[in-house]
Amino acid sequence: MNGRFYITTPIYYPSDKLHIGHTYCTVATDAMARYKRLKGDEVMFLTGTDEHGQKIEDKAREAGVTPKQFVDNIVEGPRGVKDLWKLMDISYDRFIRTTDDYHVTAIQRIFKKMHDNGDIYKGTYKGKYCKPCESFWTESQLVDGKCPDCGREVTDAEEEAYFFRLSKYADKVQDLLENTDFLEPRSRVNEMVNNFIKPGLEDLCVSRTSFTWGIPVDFDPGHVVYVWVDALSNYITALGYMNDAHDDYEKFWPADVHFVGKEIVRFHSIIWPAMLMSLGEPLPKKVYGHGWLLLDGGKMSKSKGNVVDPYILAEKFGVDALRFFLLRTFPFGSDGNFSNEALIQTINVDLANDLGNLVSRTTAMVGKYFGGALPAGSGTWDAPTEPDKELIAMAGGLRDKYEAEMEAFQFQNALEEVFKVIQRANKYIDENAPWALAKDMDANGARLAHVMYNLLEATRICGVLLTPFMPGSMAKLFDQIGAPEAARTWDSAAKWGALPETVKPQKGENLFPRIDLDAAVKELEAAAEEARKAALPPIELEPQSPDYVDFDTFCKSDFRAVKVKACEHVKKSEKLLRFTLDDGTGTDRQILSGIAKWYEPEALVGKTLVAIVNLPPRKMMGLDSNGMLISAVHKEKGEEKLNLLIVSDEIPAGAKMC
RNA sequence: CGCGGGAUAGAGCAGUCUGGUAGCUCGUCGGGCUCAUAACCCGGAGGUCGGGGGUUCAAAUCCCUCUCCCGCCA
Repeated sequence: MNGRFYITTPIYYPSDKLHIGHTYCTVATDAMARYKRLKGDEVMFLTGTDEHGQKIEDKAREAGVTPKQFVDNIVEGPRGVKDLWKLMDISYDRFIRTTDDYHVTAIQRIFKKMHDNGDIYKGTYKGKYCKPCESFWTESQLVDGKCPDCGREVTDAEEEAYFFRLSKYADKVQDLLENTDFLEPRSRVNEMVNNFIKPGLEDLCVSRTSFTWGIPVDFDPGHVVYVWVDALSNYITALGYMNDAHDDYEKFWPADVHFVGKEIVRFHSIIWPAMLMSLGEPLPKKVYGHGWLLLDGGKMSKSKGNVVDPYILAEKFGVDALRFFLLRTFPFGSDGNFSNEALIQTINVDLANDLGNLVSRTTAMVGKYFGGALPAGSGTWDAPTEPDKELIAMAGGLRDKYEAEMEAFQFQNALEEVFKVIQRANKYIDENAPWALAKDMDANGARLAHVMYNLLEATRICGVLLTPFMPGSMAKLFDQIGAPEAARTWDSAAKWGALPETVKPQKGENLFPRIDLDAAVKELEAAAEEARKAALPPIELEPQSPDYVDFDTFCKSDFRAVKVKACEHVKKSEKLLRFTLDDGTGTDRQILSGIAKWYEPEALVGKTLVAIVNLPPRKMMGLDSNGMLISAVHKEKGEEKLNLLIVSDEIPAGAKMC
């Protein structure tokens, strides 16, 4: 019966402190890992950080430290990643950092192996290059002809790079997605196949020469391994694949499930299987793409200033309460709306009123009526009443229902089942009115003892099943109801009567104190506002390019004064304005510009602007754009600001800038 | 016809794959209880399941269509 279970979170990108979304995924993984351990499986729970790449190199430079120092601080430093997981009671078995020596070595070997078997080849990359992002893109990656990362213009460029023959595996991957339950929830399959496989999978660029903060390709200096091979392989290098730091690959691979956010489903369901096929290694059994926590119906983002800090919540309301809320409230596969009100309400209703209060009233009564220990014989009753039967049946059947939901990663349903029993137990108290029985202990003492026993027993079973979600609190709960170790096990959760008849509960501190909703929400909002203000830099500027541009290249850019003849919103686009411009040639020039957020089109008519006119035409939203209007951009208090270069109207249309 | 997700009681959601009395939490109204964390238990009100059309004995659920919202889309 006992097996092995290997589960992973994504490795997070430590360019910033982690937020509630990362916490959500990690807590879910932790609950799953603890559940499997409870069942007796040998579990490997892996998490970690993905520490290479351009962005971290940039951030480190800004901060004036080395990239390694930068990530060390975020990962190991105060209130960093590891601190957060410690606070959240995350029971990971292994933590991988992609800067770990063994990982670096293994990646070089993996890269070499794929190169040697012909799946990685060196190509001349004739692609589109985004200078600000220093990134290459394929034609099909472009978004309306622009850089998919930053949305700016790209130019034709060539660079030597290594490619992975992803195309070779397209059919096998499509088959994997469509004809197996590899990727769940099922709805994500259509997304992947329609968006990425059917249009044709292109070979994947897997090395870069434009930055250095990465794992060097050891047989070709100058190249560093790009994120795909580096990051995805963590799931096997952490087990010791192609390295000597660990020796668990045979034992735990293939993984039972990778939990991932929906934004990276693509990498895990297409690229990762293809890589493993290339390496000739078994595929993970399942990839589960969970939803996002939304705030006010929208995505959390730094620029909106609405990132929820798990530290504040956990410290304020308790780690277990936060863990519980995240998994109880949101269906794991779909997006969920996070709110402080929902958090507090869930804590109050489920944990304080229903569960905490149940423990409190039960233990109090045993103390009051029996002096702290139930008498022998409390476990059985000759003529069970309907409520007796119902409670016992529900609690007795709970583990199976719970197990079915947990195996499908439906945490919210599993918890729902547990709380049905808790509610039934509260009702059971009313039905039996112990306070009435207690008035005549001679006549009703035995019955009262049995009622108490049933309550403690139902509570115990719920406690066992809640342990993966709230390990700390359930340990306290067991202490309070007097459950010995043997009555805290998975087996005991399916066995009514595991609690000794002469159990001695101890009424203790409130497991889950009620929270004053209005006051707490106000405090949280005040704290969030303060944090937001403190975090915003007054003015942010794009760093200046360290590289020289040669004079000829510069001269090729043809900047001209242009006069706005007409300007209007592009239908269905929030950002685009369509300009009809006089460029001095006598023929109108059309340029599309994503500046609708900053300008009313009417206000620009008649203005004299600057445009580069010899960029190749690009289609955006089905319309041609012939050039790009020049703007000055910066960030103020985290908000992007943009100002078109509006020049003197004395300048004639078509005048060249030089 | 850009891709995807969504629209169910005042609020937040489940149910939709596998048609068959529309359910949960909060709020609200009324009742019960007094062991307990002003908690617990029972009951009521409140929904033409976004609009329209179709299939069917039967549609929140399947099909078509329209509208609106959200994410990605310079």
